[in-house]
Amino acid sequence: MDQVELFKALANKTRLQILTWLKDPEFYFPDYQSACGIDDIGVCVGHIQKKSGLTQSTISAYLSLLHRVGLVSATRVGQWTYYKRNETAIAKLGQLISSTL
Amino acid sequence: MDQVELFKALANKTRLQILTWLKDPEFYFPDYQSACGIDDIGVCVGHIQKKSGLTQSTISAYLSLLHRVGLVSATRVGQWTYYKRNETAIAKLGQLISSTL
DNA sequence: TTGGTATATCGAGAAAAGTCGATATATATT
DNA sequence: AATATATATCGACTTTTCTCGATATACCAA
Repeated sequence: MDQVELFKALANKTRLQILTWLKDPEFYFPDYQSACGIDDIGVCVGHIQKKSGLTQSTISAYLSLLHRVGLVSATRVGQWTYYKRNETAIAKLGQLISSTL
Repeated sequence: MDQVELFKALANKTRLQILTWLKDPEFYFPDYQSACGIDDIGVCVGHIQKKSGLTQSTISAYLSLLHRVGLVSATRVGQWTYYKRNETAIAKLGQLISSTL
């Protein structure tokens, strides 16, 4: 876990919003539901993109970045990729900051 | 407290190091001591600059940034400015991340 | 296999951050 | 007042980040 890369990932308004939205998908994405019927698999790129107002390519890259640093997990199901918070990693980050910072 | 600005301030190797060094000045700056004789007032810009290897202007700006976002406090004594961790703010950040992130 | 939809990647331009040397300001000393 | 030291600010250049449109890839349906 590279602390600097983690903080860089968090140093962006949209990426922070995405992490907030993924905390409570049913609240933040009330109109959508997982196309594959599996619950708790996360939210697909398109829904996040529409809510963000940024372009598809930007959001795809942002999610890929959040995934690279381990803050979210990604699951491909058919043509959709579902992104979901990695609560373990996020909790560890909180501890990391509380203890080492 | 703007979260994004906070994370930006932390998204830099040197600034993270400075925060670490200020956690234990006697350990990280064994050769130096506060010129004004007051203990626990912090470490002056010059000492931090020498340890960092970067230029005076860069470190001055970094410390000013850390101060602006509230992570350190600054005390001017004569021609020196002493910077010191703001433990309250840092602890709050840990909580902020653990609770809202 | 052809076309449609979802996501990822590429290339580019604009904006921000990193970093420096030079200079300005503040303070202390003589 | 003149000089010396510590810190802050300025201007410039380089590198990184933000963001987009265009294109490529993956998958599905007919």
